[in-house]
Amino acid sequence: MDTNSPSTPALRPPGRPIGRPREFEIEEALDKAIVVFSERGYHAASISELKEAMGLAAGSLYKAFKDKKAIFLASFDRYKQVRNALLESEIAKGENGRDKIFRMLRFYAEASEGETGRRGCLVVGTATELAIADADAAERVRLSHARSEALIESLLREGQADGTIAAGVDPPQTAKILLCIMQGMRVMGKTGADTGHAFLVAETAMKLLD
Amino acid sequence: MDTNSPSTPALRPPGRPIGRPREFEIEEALDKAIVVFSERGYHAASISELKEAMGLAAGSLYKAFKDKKAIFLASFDRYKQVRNALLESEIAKGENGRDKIFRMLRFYAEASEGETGRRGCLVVGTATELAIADADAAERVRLSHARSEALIESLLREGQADGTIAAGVDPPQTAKILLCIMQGMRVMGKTGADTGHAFLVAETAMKLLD
DNA sequence: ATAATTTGGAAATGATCGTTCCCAAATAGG
DNA sequence: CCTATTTGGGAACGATCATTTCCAAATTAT
Repeated sequence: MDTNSPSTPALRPPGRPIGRPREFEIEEALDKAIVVFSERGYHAASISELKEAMGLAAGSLYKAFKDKKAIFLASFDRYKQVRNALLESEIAKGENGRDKIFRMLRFYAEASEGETGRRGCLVVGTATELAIADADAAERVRLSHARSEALIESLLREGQADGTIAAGVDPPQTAKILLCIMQGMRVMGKTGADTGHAFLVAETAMKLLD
Repeated sequence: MDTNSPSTPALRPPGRPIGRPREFEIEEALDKAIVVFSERGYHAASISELKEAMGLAAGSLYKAFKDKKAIFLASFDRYKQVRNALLESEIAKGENGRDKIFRMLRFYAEASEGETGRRGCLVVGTATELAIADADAAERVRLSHARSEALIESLLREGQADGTIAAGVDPPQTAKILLCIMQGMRVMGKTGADTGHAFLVAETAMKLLD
């Protein structure tokens, strides 16, 4: 006997919200916005450009997001989520601490080459363009850097524990310079002259683990 | 006997140009513009802001410079000139190749700390904000990077020649990563949390010379 | 069915942007 | 002294910006 008959349909899922349903996926739209913000930066990315890239009218945009800054912050958060997921799955393939560090460096090197390199990193772009003027943006950049630094540090300790990284290496200090190198690769990638440049940097950086 | 008497005054200095003389020093005005462009970036720096910072009216600005982009490029060139002069005089104090490399790293570390760190580097800002959209800006960034890389490489060779840098160090490869570190320091400096951070990075980087 | 609510889409809005124009002031040449 | 030229300064201009408004369409709830 089915007690939840048509008499109590209000307790079904959270149910579909009332009103006309949204005709686009927010995350798909944000993925398009990420490209625009990465290539053009925050200020040069106009609502017109975002509209066209995201395939939305102004009305729809402003019903989904409070204002331009909200679109940007949502794009930033989505960017971090996607990139972090990719990075973590790459690191997970590593066999030991040293290998994991190398995979992380290679991950950034690959992103710094070719078209994605020219497109740029949203974190680096936000740091340089918005950190000084917008507290919310600055806080997101700080959090991103802090988490990366903590991740690197833990991988360094893992490497020291499994014997693949020299005991003399100072994890906090080395984590700082490795993060610095990854950010630097993204800057160099914006005008990336020669291909393979970033991979050479990644390999050379491994010297810091000896 | 003075043949260039008042009869041929046209051969005196290049002489003062005709018309009302300019009442401000272009280089002083550019120094103010550099601060605005560094802090705000190209697009967020409005002509109104530049006018106020440079102490000029719109008319005067546009008589001295073709357009906003020309103000920016002149600021960039001035920035490079001033910073390069400071860097070279710092490097000149070095006693050997290794010491010169360390002084260069310290020079970037100092610029990455505190208020100048938060203000940011005009080269890094130009790379991230303009390189993809403006060929002139991109070319200047590429030239700046190429010259820095060449300078570092020559210092590395100097250090190998005087015995302060290990012979096993690969100058081109190590120059690339050191430049990468310097650019990265400037990115980290934008949200610079803890002071001294950049100096620790500079010291750790010296490990790459062993 | 009807009301309530939310979205899609395009037109309208006010602000600000970069740039030009205009006139008075300052200089050089004749 | 007069003309030509250049700058200083501010008003004026058209374009574009981010945002709002308005109406038809789509959905849920009653």
